[in-house]
Amino acid sequence: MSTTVCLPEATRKRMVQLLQLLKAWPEKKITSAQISKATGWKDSLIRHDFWLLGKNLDGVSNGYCVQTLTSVLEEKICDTRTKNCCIVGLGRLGAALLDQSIFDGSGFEIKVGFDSNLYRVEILRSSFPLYPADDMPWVIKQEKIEYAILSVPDKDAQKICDRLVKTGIKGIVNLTRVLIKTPPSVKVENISIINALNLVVRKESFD
Amino acid sequence: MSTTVCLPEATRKRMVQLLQLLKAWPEKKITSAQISKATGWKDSLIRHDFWLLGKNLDGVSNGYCVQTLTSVLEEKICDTRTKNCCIVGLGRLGAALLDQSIFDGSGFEIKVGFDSNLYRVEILRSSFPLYPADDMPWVIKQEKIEYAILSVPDKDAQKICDRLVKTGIKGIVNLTRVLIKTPPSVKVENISIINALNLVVRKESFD
DNA sequence: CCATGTGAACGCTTTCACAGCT
DNA sequence: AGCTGTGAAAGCGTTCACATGG
Repeated sequence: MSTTVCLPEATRKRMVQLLQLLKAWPEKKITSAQISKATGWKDSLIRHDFWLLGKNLDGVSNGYCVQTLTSVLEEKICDTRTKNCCIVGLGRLGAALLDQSIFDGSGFEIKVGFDSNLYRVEILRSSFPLYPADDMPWVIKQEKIEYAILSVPDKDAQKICDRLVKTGIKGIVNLTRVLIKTPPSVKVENISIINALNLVVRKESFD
Repeated sequence: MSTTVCLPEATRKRMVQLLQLLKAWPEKKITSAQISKATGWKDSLIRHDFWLLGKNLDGVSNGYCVQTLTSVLEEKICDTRTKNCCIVGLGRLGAALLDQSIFDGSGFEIKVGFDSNLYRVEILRSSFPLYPADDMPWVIKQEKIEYAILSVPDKDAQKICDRLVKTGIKGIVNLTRVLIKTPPSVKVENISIINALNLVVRKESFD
């Protein structure tokens, strides 16, 4: 092993999840077999992932040291700085996210919320300032916001997304039902509940 | 082509998304190039996916008929019956989902909510009945609930998940941060916002 | 000419098998 | 023996190239 320029996407996704598992792991050491049991991933896959990390984890015959593993993962896959976020669209779902405790310990901090509906902006109680959507450009710059959570009505998703992209945001978590398009420089994760429901439906299961 | 027993998972995921796109498509016909533009998937991939569907879509040189395509997809990938769901965990996030309009037109219907906190069960306003978590077994049976949306606190996720599995539920959409384990017969989709945020973070982007 | 249908080629992911260390 | 580290092999998913039909 030596100079992996960049981790494969599949591995990255697993390592992000694994970090959550490690944070809650009660013991000092963990083996690939234990991780396998907890996640469902094959133990060989986990070892292979670790190998791709490049770093020597010196886990031989003892399992891995949770401490070491955590810090290697953080270094390799996360940006450990606190990352500023905003919530765009304060309908029922968006408003429910106006609660820093959801994000505690995650490395993400919600700084502000936006909504095009001025009434909502004024009426909603929140521990962060709320602004009209038109203020996005300057607020996002001033507050150094890097990521956005998009929870506007489906029909506005692409339009608002385009405006977000213009502000120079780095990534968007899309909670709407529609697929949004961004330039390659802005990464998107779509997490629509409806979509997820459709994916757990198993065609086989007819009565 | 002939007897594909079952669609590859990757194709299935795309087809579920595509169905959303088709529902909002303004014209009678659609080409693979148009789908590509709207979704970002390669046009050849889309044609290949359709080929895997087995059915003859006779789109040659004209693009596909949205109508036909939709019904083939529905037949192949969805269960078109209305599917009953419940929300388990009525904290800020779960409570925000107590709103059928979020699910309108999706084929899913929220029937009931559950929470272990009796106070919440009594105090929350909702268009569906709310029950204490202990009532899950009989309510889920009686209401013929097939799928659950899990939005309990992270620390209770696995415990409540196990209880859900026991009721005979078919699939779970997991909104908590932790990975939950189920027997292979119960499908899970994890859609954690924190996880999604971590995935849009691009390590490259250091100042 | 246009857009699809098709299968081969390519590349990424996972699994396997086993050497090596404790 | 137990568990990791490593590379080869197998398995999937995506892209390509092009024949085919309107």
